[in-house]
Amino acid sequence: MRRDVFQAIADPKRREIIELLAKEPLTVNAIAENFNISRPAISKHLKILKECEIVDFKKEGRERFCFIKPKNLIPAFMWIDRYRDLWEDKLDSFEDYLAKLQAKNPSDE
Amino acid sequence: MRRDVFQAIADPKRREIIELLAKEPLTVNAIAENFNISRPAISKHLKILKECEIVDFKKEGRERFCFIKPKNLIPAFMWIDRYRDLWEDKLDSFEDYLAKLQAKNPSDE
DNA sequence: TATAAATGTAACCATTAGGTTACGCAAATA
DNA sequence: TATTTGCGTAACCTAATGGTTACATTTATA
Repeated sequence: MRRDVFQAIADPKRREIIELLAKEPLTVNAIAENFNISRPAISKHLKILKECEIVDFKKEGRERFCFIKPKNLIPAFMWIDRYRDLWEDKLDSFEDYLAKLQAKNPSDE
Repeated sequence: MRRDVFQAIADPKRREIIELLAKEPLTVNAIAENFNISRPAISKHLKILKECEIVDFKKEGRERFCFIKPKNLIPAFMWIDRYRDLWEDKLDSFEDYLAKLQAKNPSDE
């Protein structure tokens, strides 16, 4: 199974988890509260994120705090960023496009 | 099945296809020559990329030219870009990190 | 010490992914 | 006109995804 950043961010729930952890470290249950899927399902997503080295854990008593390792998102950023020139070439107005996109879809989801 | 940019770039072969098409439009066979999987497999990837609206086609005779629609990579870029601040906060030297990363892994793969 | 809380894991299921080979069909060519 | 070329698609396979429920384990608490 592929275990890289692109795999990590392929699933919308995993992206949401990343967004949550970008704000602050959270326990597994605290993460699960934000979703309507079972806690074991969250555990599975966390396991994949761990294998992709996007999150890591720190055990405190019976709790397990999850935190993000943001630098490991960089390869994905770098890959996509190579196409920035391409967009800028092809779009009449990149800025306008972004503005419209954000206006239409503020949460990017 | 999910059909969004993140799904499109989740597979390494599809990323390679995007890289090829970023340089120039290519026929299906021309794309397939770059891989060691069967042509139908390439067709499947192209179908997914089409559904994700990352590539489109233009038929010319019996050939089918594939071209990239780079602006549709923007949502992925925007999502990832939000974590740029996070990296910059957490890394001692962002520039050094990138330099090391590229030195270690020049093709980003 | 008995119990509740926080969590991982196993077993299971349906669907999708990613590949294959075999075949069909339209367009170009001999 | 017969054949090759450039594809798409169908049928099939195996493995991975993403979810579930049931249970085990460790740690805190009553």
